[in-house]
Amino acid sequence: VPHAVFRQTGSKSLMEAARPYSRLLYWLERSCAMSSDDRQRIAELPLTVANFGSNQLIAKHGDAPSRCTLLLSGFIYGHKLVGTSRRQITSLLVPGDIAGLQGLCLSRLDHSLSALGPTVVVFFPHAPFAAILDESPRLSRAFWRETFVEAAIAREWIANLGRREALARLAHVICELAVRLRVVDTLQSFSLCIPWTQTDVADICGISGVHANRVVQELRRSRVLDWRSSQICVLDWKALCEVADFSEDYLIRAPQQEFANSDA
Amino acid sequence: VPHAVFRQTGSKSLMEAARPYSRLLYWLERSCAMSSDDRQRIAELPLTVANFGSNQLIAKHGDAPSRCTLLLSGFIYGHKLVGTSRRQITSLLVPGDIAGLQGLCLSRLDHSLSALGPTVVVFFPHAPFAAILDESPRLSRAFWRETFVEAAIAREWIANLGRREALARLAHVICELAVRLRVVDTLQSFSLCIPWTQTDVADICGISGVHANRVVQELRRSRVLDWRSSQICVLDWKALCEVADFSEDYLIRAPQQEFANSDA
DNA sequence: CGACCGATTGACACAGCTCAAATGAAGTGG
DNA sequence: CCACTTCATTTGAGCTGTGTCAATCGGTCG
Repeated sequence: VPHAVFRQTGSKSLMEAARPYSRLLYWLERSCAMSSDDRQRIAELPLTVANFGSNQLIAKHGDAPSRCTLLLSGFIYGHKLVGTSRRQITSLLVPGDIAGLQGLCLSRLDHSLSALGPTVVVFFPHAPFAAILDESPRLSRAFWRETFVEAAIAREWIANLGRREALARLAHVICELAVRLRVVDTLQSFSLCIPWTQTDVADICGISGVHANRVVQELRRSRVLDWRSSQICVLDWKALCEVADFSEDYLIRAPQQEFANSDA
Repeated sequence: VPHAVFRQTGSKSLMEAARPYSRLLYWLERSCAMSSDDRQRIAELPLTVANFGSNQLIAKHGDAPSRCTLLLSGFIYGHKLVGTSRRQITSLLVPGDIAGLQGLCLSRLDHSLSALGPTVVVFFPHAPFAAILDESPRLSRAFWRETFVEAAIAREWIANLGRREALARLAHVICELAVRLRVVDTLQSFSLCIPWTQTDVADICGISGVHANRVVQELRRSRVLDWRSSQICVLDWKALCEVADFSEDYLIRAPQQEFANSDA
């Protein structure tokens, strides 16, 4: 990954300031071939680092946010309220994911975003970012692709909620997270740390809190994984995938090649 | 293989040929302020009209399609197979919707697309279309926005499947379609025609076919609507929305204005 | 220590599933 | 014009996954 020029806009510590830029650039280098011009422009985006605590609201349904959010560490969940009080979690963001691109194209947010546990994010304002995208079809395409990946995940969630029973649903969510967090091991076992409660799990899987507990226990009992709330140790990846009916196809980001090397 | 394919170059068959272009242009005019340049380029896209019959496969999971699909009439449904044989419908397209934009950015399709009933579509190839988008930030943004609308719908489906019971789920799907098809009346009652079977309905709502039937009967019994398979007459829109816990917020396409008038 | 929150348990109710069979509508071929 | 097939709808019966309610337990923190 080539290096880039970092310019800091109104930030103090070098360490703190460099990290968000490099993360964003890393993301982009991975996603598309940037020109040095692109790199320069991105580096000039004014970034704002922010921390959020558990269940803190980051953006609310109905808002018209003026900035995008790059998740540096922790997790963000998207959620909607159904009826008067039933929460459904509609998406999970892992470090490196970007939220709020929607705001570039639509005026109002259709769902809320909150921090699952303590998180660190970087905000960057829509206006200059939109200008950059308008100048660079490559970058534009890279972010658009991100939207499609998110959509593919949403579709899998639909299938998960519609056609799998609770045990498989939860297993599937864990499989997905393991792959998205890149912690899947060639060995059968590995662990991941997700700061959620069983109530959160319930709202992801579309089940009740009580039943979430039963399902967690079933997964423990069958020795597929070890679960201590936020610390999850997958004991048998193969078996977990089996239970989940999981295939990682839908998470593959392979870009369409035909046009990748030919912009105007 | 489509029932009938006929390719048009320029202005061949008048009646038939004029329609797809005007539909695509109509869509675009509604979506963004096009330059006459944009308009000209779009008009030069080679279009292919095709017909599909009920449940005919249009694109398959794993394919790498090289063209986009504008739905002229009829309905298309996106679906995934869960386990060995359980189908879940993950999306519905109504006339005017575009499928396969995904292929501009990702190499492989994560879901399949089929015709719900008899449909007429227009295919247009990715390559020249991508070139047009790269030249026009406005157009690019308009289609990106479409992706976000689709994503918002997917999120609502997630909430629908996760947190509503069967009766409300089906009611919600009908409300959504009524709004997307723009057939909602200022009066309380109106009708819409959707060529689906109760099995299709079941696979949309994530329930069994038998239960779909019971739910349909319940909606009939409570005089909220009249259901004759494909002909659905909404007798009491207000009551239907009530049952469905429906709000059309998530379908609103209002574009972000700030950048709409300022490309490079 | 008390308050609170999350995890856990048990009892019971119910939504929705499966299996199986009957009915109805539409099309096909003799 | 009538058997025959096929497919969608409908119905009933019993079973199971999941929800609800309510209580308990265990940790954490002020």
